[in-house]
Amino acid sequence: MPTSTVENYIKQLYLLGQDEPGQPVLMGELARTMRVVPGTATTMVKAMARAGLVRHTPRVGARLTPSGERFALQMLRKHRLIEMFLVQTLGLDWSEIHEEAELLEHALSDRLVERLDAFLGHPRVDPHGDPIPSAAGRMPNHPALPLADLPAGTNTTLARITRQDAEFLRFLHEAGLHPGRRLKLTRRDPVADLLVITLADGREVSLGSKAARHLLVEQIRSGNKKTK
Amino acid sequence: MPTSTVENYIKQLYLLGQDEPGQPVLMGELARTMRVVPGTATTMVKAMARAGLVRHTPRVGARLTPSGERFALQMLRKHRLIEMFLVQTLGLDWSEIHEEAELLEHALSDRLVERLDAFLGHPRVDPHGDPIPSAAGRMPNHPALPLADLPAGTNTTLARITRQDAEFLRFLHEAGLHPGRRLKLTRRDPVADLLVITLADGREVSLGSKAARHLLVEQIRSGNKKTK
DNA sequence: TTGGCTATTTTGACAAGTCAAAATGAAAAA
DNA sequence: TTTTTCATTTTGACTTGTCAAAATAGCCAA
Repeated sequence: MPTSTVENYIKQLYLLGQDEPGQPVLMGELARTMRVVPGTATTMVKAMARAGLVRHTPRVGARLTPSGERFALQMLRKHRLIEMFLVQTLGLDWSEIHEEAELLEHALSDRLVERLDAFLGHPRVDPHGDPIPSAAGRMPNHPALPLADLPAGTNTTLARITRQDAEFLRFLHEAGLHPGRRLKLTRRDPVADLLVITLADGREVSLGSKAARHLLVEQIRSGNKKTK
Repeated sequence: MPTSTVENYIKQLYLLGQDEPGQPVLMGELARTMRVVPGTATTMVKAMARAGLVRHTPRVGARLTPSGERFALQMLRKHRLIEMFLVQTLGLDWSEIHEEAELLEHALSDRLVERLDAFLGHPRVDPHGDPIPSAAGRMPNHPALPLADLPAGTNTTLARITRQDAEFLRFLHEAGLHPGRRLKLTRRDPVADLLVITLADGREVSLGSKAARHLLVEQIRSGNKKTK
């Protein structure tokens, strides 16, 4: 069984691999997100390759093997169910649960995840809107679009936030932006690189497009066009 | 902050120290319960002494310092609240929760323990009947007597089980013996070293005195004597 | 007082993860 | 083609927790 350090590398490798599907993950990237020096990332990846969790092409990058991927999904399942528990059951603020879940996920046995899942009523997404992999190890696909790609005037529902850092989440929390929230993209200003959204209660929030890229909204309903 | 290995040593030192209050804990004992060779226990205790957690008298034994003791109580608080959660909330069998709690206790932040405590309704004892230290670090004292010390004919309530091993707990579970259970000590046979108890539903259970020493009962009510 | 027994401590070695700093390779620039 | 640059890999060292096995210290008995 992998140590909890290895578990973290696996998870990170999976997450980074999602950014550009098909592309190997660079050692530099991995080292940065794991907050270690590049040499350490190389060493760990080589060890993990020996254990059959990744395939490593020297000077190119690494990809999870199928067994590594199964493992990653199991970790993500634990992580996200724990986040759900922290928010729903213990009533923590959803912008400050990531670190706690990060610790707990390594201590949660397989038996306990399933109990927790049942207790929570088999949720499909976590408090950030991230999908929860199934016990069988499948990642559900809830199609969602970056807010940044929508035309001005669109009414939609915030579905998912794809950035976990506490600072960003605190900002969203204070702005009242959480998954499930109805909102309207009222204005886009390409020159100023600005998006303005309006909430149901009339509050306005302005965002740069880089930030807006991390807010995903539901695809289904389009704007308020009444034409066919 | 101590590593989780050190946390385990501290907790064990506290528990062993309770057995004979005042006496230093022997390295041999510590090594046995931590399942390491004696040399490892010595090494760890010396490191912990450097960190101010224990006082170590070479070739005699070790005692927790006040700060070590505070730490131990905090660990015990986490452990016991987690056990409570596993039984009460996730519905696990109380005879198989110890190992899970053993893992989780190191991953539960101070902030989360208090949330968990509130969620559980500030329980005073865990599922084994062990008292839960307060957030301030005080160990409540629920006086209880070993079943083994009672005279035959006593009616009483099972309050606490002071052995954590799964095998013993499974036996009790199957016999229907859990904290809160009313029972009567129907017979004592000193020659055969046997105690027989009868449950409210008529079930009978026989125990050796060594096992009965780990069953504590409430002190208050004495037998069925009607005399003054 | 001298052995001898037994628990404890020391010593040397090892695995996991990490860093600092030097070596290397591949691609871009000259 | 030769340099230069920059990411990656190697190397050597360090920390934590562990074991095996040798050294040591008390204490009890002869």
